[in-house]
Amino acid sequence: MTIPQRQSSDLSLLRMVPPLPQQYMSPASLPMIRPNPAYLPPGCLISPASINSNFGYNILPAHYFSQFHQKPCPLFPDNSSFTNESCSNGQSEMPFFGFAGTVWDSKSKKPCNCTKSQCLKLYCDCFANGDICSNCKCINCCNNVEHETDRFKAIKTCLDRNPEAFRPKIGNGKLGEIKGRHNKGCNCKRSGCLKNYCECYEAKIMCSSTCKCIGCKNYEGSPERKTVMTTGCYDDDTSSNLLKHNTPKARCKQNRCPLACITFDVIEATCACLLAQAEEAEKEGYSVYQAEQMILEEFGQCLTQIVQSTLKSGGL
DNA sequence: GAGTTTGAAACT
DNA sequence: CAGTTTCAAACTC
Repeated sequence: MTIPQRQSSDLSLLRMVPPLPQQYMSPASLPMIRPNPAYLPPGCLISPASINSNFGYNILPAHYFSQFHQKPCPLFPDNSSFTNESCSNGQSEMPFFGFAGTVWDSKSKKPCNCTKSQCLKLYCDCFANGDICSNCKCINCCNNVEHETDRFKAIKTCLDRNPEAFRPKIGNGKLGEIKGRHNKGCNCKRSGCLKNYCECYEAKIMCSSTCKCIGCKNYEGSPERKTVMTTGCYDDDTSSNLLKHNTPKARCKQNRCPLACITFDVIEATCACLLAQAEEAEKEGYSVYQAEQMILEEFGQCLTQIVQSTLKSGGL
């Protein structure tokens, strides 16, 4: 498939968006570089990457800020430095993360029972969801207003380890994510992905090619899944488990699933072809109907090429 | 409600 | 980065 060169156009639907920055570090010798808030993922805000420095930023889920600040604070003070005055409401010694005593909506949250993590690790659902503990049964909890410093450090540690740590696990429409799909994929081995141990199953979605699970039964057309959906129970007969190698990827190949050959590159190339057709139609001044026809024909050709190239490579 | 199983997160 | 340990939720009895 040849990818046509994009021409300038005012077609706005298929505009490419710049990659989303996750963390910005600027060396002391360089001028401060501000992340452009316009490129942030939806619902995310920017914070300084270090408590005691002005250098670098982290992106945090907005709900952290909603907890920390009753009043919205400006992302960047005019002088580019993060001062207590600039953001806190006077209750915090932290430049950006002072709790504002937000009242927790206890109805929407399941209480945790953490005993050893102090609710400051991702083991804790409250912490992982960006919530403070309230009405929980946890022991030695530090995920609260009284321990805001520890909490901030814990958040930063998590973000240092994984900048995506507080992103929703299920794709929510971010560029490159697929809605209703676990972004990281599960790693289940014994549950058949049909128990709540499985993050995919718990989220009521099917496992995908990103999962590394073994013996997966959480896929479209799975008889076990149908049974679970109708009866609500899953009888795991491990002795007759003939699907030890039933991973989503392997199944994809066995079932000749189109996902096996439709990679992101293929999708990108297809979109480029369709876009070129749209631009051509626009340039020639064709009607909407004619443009649609051209695009559909192009799409058909793309599909044909995908199938042919996959057949050649033995993928199907 | 105590004990077991499970898989994600954290650690080495 | 793979293997191991820790952890808390899900599950079973």
